[in-house]
Amino acid sequence: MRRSAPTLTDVARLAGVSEITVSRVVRNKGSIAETTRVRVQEAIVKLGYVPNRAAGALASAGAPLIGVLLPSLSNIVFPEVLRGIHTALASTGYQPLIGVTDYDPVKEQELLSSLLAWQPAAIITTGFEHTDATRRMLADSRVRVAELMDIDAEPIDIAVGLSQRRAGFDAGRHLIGRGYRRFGYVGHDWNADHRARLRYEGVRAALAEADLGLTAEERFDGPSSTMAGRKTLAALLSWEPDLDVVVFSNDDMAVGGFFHCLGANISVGRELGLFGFNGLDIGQVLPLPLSTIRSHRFDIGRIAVEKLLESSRRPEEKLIVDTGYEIIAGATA
Amino acid sequence: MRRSAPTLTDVARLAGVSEITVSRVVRNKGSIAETTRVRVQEAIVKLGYVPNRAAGALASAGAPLIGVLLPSLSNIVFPEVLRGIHTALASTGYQPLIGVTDYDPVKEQELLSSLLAWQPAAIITTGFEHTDATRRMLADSRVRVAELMDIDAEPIDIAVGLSQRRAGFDAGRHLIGRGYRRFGYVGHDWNADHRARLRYEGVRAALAEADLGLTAEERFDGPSSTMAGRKTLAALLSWEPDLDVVVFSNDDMAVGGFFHCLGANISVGRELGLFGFNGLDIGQVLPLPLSTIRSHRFDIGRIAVEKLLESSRRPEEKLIVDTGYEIIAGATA
DNA sequence: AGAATAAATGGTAGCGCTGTCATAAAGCGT
DNA sequence: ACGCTTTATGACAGCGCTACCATTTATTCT
Repeated sequence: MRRSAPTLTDVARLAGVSEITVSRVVRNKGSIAETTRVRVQEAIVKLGYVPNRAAGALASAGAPLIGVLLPSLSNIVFPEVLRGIHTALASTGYQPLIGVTDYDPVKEQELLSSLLAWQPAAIITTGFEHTDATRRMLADSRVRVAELMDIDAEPIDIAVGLSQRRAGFDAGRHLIGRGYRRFGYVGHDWNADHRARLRYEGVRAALAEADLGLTAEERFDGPSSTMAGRKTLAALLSWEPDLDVVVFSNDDMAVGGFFHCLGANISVGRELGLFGFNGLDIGQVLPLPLSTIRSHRFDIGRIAVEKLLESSRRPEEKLIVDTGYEIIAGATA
Repeated sequence: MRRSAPTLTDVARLAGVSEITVSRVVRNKGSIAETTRVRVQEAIVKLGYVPNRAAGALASAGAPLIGVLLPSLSNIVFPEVLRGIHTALASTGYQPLIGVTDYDPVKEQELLSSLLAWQPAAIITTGFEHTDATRRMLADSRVRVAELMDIDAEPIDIAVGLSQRRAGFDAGRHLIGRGYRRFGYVGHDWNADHRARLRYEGVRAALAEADLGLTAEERFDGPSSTMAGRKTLAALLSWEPDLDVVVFSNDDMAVGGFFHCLGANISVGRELGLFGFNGLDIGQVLPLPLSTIRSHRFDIGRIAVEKLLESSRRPEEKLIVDTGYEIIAGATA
């Protein structure tokens, strides 16, 4: 039971070299003779030395951390983005420092401020909706910044995602092409989820282009969930039973709609089409695979990290990476 | 565009006090006259001062961080635990530093070592399966440690969760009580998911007690998923169609099984019982709510944090918090 | 060979903050 | 009014590391 953890100095003494040499070996930086490296590494193992990152961060004015701000962990989409981030980070020595904003820009701002206090190498956040103070902090600090999921606005530094609006538009077109005319929409609280709103607007635009409109729509006042989708579709159909197809704000909602139809004996696909968004596994395992749009959440996280770490300084040009999407024809619409 | 971020010294100068006074105001520690506090706070706002946590961590030999090691983010259970952790942490000034182990004790060990390099206040990890080196590191460092999900072994410091084995046992008893006799089991790779194995053993113990056994069982070679559940149940039934009830390793798998039955026109609940584990939302939104066991994932995360932060030093007594579970009768078994 | 370059190592000065100890001022009971 | 406690503030060292420069020795080139 030693009195305190060994430091660089201890290792240096044991290996008979200077502290800075040990530091170089640990960080694998600068040129070191092979024999020295081995000797130092042995000393490190012998002492069980673990570098103190706080000291390193202080001395070098920067920590091997990536701040990650996610709106929610309840929506499976964001854990998947996080998984992509993690995967890309795994081999780099950087670690993610997570904050959850609950879709609240003010919370985002507070979390950002406490993330920046660590002097991270980069910040990953979601969407383009930030407070002025958030924008200012991000501008003042020189960290790299990635804004994920949407690409329909000018990013601060990097944007990685897909055009939410265009995805909605293409969904609308696709369904019109399949012969649907009487459209319903089932959504959730879009003050929180701005991207769901963009997709909605895309759908409407496609309908307008074909001289159509939404026959009926209903929005659940709360976050999206399977239960919300189920209940809200039931409500929508109760006052407007005569619909061809219902577009949902996402797959969770659509799967709930599917369950409603099962219970209410509505033949999905023949009587009523259902269309989601995201391409979640759960939708594709239903007895009828859900018609939806696949977004590449995992890749969004992964690519964001890769791009961020390419350079430690913001390039002149803002970068927008379109990860695209595909319509999954499925069997429900 | 100032040359560098303002420091304590800048704030102190502007407010006309010493650095330590500013530090005290920032940390809300020690006694400060109200007028001074206000003056300092004004200076902080004026300069947009953000404390440098690396410096703080170095000076005080400890960071306001909680290291969190999760086996996976793909399994919705762990994002929910993380949500609980986050919720409890929200008001405390601590932040979670996340690592994902992919159910690999060696990866856990590596991640632990890089988490400890930050001198976090506590470490949260999962289960009791650790490498010797992991145990040693945890023992040598004096951080608080919580091991989540299971409570059937001696924890290093704190364990929060439920008896996985007992949950399996009770599930078995419950089903026997409902009159089932010909049991099937559908599982996934339990080298990775040790807890699924414990539940399985619990079920077998209950069956043995009633002089019963598993009529058939099949394990999917990979992580649990809805698709795996669907396929594996199909496989199981193809060579042993004559079962009363199938116990699944968890709800994901069971929901997949439910979908198989829908497609194969098997009347769930009458012809064949299905039983899961976890009590996920998705199971409860099915046309027939899934019979399963509710685990309190969110609470496990939340309580772990609350207990960890009660004291910064490990108490004499190891603490085991049983968050319990409830059988959800449901309609599928 | 001599000059120029590269490789290998070290000395030193902080990075920005907090712990520790010291001190001054204010309240307080008798 | 006197000692005694409480409240409010400051001086200063140092946490463990890395950036920056300097130095020494080996290598290469003309």
